[in-house]
Amino acid sequence: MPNNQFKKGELYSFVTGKASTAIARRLQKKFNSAGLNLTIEQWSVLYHLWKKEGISQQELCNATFRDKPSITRLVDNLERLDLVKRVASENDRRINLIYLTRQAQKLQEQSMELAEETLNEALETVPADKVDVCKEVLQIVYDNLK
Amino acid sequence: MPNNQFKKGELYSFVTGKASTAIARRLQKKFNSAGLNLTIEQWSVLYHLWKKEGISQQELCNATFRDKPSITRLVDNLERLDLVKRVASENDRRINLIYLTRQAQKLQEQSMELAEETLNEALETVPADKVDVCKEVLQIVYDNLK
DNA sequence: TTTACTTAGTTGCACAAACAACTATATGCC
DNA sequence: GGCATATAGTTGTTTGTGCAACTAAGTAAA
Repeated sequence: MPNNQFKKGELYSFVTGKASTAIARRLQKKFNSAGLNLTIEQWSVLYHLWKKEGISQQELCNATFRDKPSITRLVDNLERLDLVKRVASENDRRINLIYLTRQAQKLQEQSMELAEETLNEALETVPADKVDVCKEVLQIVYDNLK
Repeated sequence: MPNNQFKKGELYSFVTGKASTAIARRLQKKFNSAGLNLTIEQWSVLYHLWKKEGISQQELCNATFRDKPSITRLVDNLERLDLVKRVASENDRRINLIYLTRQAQKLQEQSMELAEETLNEALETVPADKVDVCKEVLQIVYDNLK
């Protein structure tokens, strides 16, 4: 009976991701208060583009763990907000390379600060070594299921 | 600098809840394969009703960490699937008490087994004491932000 | 080079979430 | 009793997700 230490109440939280839901909601509120007209999902796409832009939608799918239609629509909305641009690849005309606009570049610093602030609030009073264990477990869970 | 052990890449996973997304997706696939015509969100409502039925929609909001419109529509859909029934409270006519149908009672055992199975797959190779730490940290995060 | 297959992206549909605005009922205070 | 306020639930709108079906473009093999 491997790892069957889940009494009923605990099972629920794991499946529904109450903790990450709470984090995302708190961060969304911070975005709204700061006047950033940006959803968490849109931010998560920009997040990867800030690390490396000019990647394809398929690469964004892999990076953000979303399917292709989800990325199509997130890029649609980001394009409407004038935060990214689709540029057809010259080598392979099936591919859209996604680039940041200047406006999106300006959002990076502020939004990342709010994200770090949110995590600090979330992890207040949690000792660093326990945070490390938690990160490690969540990574394994992801690797086991992806 | 409290808990600022978040390098960029790790920040992302925490905010987006990649692990819990992976768990929910895996469980949804198991539901589908088993012919259970049920979303994870619907299951999460039934989950609380299996523990105690005849509670109000507001109590379901608190239990499932959702807002009132979300619960209204989940109950709408569960009612359409003939899994729950709204019964007006006699004491307070604003309140709907939610009861399970016989059909919903029959779903409990099978779906809970699939949920436990999913968690066992997720936590395969993770030592029990690390799982405990992880659960503890996620609970604190939730309490810090809710 | 024509046919089959694969890959990148889009569209349609059903379901869900968050917010604001709304209705109906209950409660508390004068 | 009558008015203000609070609570329970619903509805409308925008955004996002997952699946299936689709188009366009590239690849490989006969």
